[in-house]
Amino acid sequence: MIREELKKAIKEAISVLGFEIEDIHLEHPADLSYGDYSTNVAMVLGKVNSRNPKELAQEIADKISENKSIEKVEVAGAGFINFYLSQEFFTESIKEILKEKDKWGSNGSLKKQKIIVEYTDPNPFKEFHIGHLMSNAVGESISRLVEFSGARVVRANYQGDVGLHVAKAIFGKQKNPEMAFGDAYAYGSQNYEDEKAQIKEINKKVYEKSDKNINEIYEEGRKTSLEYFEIIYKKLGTKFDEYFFESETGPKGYKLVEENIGKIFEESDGAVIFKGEDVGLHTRVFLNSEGLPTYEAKDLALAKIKSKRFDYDKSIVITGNEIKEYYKVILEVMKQIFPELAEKTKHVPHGMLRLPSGKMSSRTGDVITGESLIDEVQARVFNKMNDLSIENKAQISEQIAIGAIKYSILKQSAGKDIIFDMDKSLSFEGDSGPYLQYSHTRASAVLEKAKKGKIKTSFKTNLTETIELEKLLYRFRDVVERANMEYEPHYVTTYLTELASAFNSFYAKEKIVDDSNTAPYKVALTEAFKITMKNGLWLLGIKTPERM
RNA sequence: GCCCUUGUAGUUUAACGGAUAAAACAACUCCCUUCUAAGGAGUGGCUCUAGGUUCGAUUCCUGGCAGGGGCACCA
Repeated sequence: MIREELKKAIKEAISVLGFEIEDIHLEHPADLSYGDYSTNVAMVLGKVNSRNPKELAQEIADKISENKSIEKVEVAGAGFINFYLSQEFFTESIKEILKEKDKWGSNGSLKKQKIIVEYTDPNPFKEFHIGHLMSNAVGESISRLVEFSGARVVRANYQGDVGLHVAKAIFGKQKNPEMAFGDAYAYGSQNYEDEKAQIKEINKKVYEKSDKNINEIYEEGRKTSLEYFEIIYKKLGTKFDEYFFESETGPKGYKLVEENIGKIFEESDGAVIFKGEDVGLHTRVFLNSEGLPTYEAKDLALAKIKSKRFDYDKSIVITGNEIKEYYKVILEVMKQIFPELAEKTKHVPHGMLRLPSGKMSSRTGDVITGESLIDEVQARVFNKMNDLSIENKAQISEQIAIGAIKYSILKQSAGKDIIFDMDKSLSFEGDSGPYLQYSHTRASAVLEKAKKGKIKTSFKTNLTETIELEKLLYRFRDVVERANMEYEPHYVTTYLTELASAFNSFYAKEKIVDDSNTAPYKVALTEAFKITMKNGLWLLGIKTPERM
């Protein structure tokens, strides 16, 4: 790999000069005119050894011999050493991309590891809202990044099929049998203060399964919700391997807490709590005063159940960041009860999807459901497609709609909130999912034409200069690795947008398929672009239609 | 009140302590007889504030201001 090669060369040059450095920082300069890779080692070394960084940089650069991959090494700015890669290197990369195809960009950094990723986590009886869409987009992409890095992934979905929200929904349904469960939940929530006793009674009966009427409503609601969720997962392109339910984690959690009363938990006001304040965290209730396990107890049990079933090397849990402080408490308790699991657990919080009017709340019924958003966007896409004679319009418009939505979620760093505005947040132009999909279909059309014209690909360039597209393609591997390590899909999004822009410039400037002698190489470039874009979009969970 | 988090063009966002802070949208100009104009080329415009650390700070630290989240029986 070129990155390692360069690091090695730098290290050698430094050691010839009698210096040593632990970590060699190597980056892609923001501006291509500064070369393909750049290092700041001379500035770091210059400081420690009180040497002029520019002079030192020059000395190091002189010791690095040029080879077939490195065209030239230059010193610039305050003491940067910039590496310019050779045309031969770029051409070799194109060749490699065409050879690796679907595997291009993957790496083995997580080889042989088993990793369980939990995400989406909607609750039966409640709406699947756009917040779940966000969790799904982030979680699916992280799953794919991890998978592309060689791990075996278990996609998990954890759902609250018992608990107070269920009782609220059942209460609402009892009062208003004609209501849908989402509305019944909102009704129950709004009347919770006045009907507390009754709703709590229902909650208890759900746990005990002691009331026939309640059981019936419960079973119907659970089934309806879960079936409905499956339709959405299918649209979104997620296939879960495992489902966990609170009805399962509840009893187990209860036991876990009970066993540790006096050791980790203590009783207080009739409830069983963990005193987080002692370690700078919030104090939280694990068993409420009615003796029922709260979400905290259930989450604790969930970790145990997951590990029993899968014996994972790592467990990634993706949730909204409103749960951040809460999860620190869970991790602290885990550390005390099963330290080895706490060690393997990684919480990845993502930002909240908020409306310009404020926070969305399913308690008040002020939500945009995932389905209505997808439908709305799809309708707009469909409209735009009107004059084109394309088959499978329904299917393609869905793929584009999902692409637009996922892109708008994955384009920024995962922790940040999105203020969601239908008109502003979802664009089909510029910086958008459809932009990437569109550039991919363009490449497809070109390749189709090349095939008809019987133009063979060639790795001999006749272009007069190295173009931006060539300089960007090989970087995909670096990007994937970084996105995977930091659990940040947005690196992929940003990169793909840059790549698509380079391809579109190329496309506008050059006629790719003609009978000139440059055509075969340009076709190879186009194919390399198509492969990279396709693999990259796959990592984002975005489909790539051949026509649009 | 305490804890966490965010503050970058008019707007939505990038920038792994480095170079002239980068894109998109919006505004204004151009470009379809061409492989898909959901495209391309161009113009103007930005680091909340006061200090500190550093050769170098949008990035790290401290204070202020402004948003958001969390803080005992919801999930």
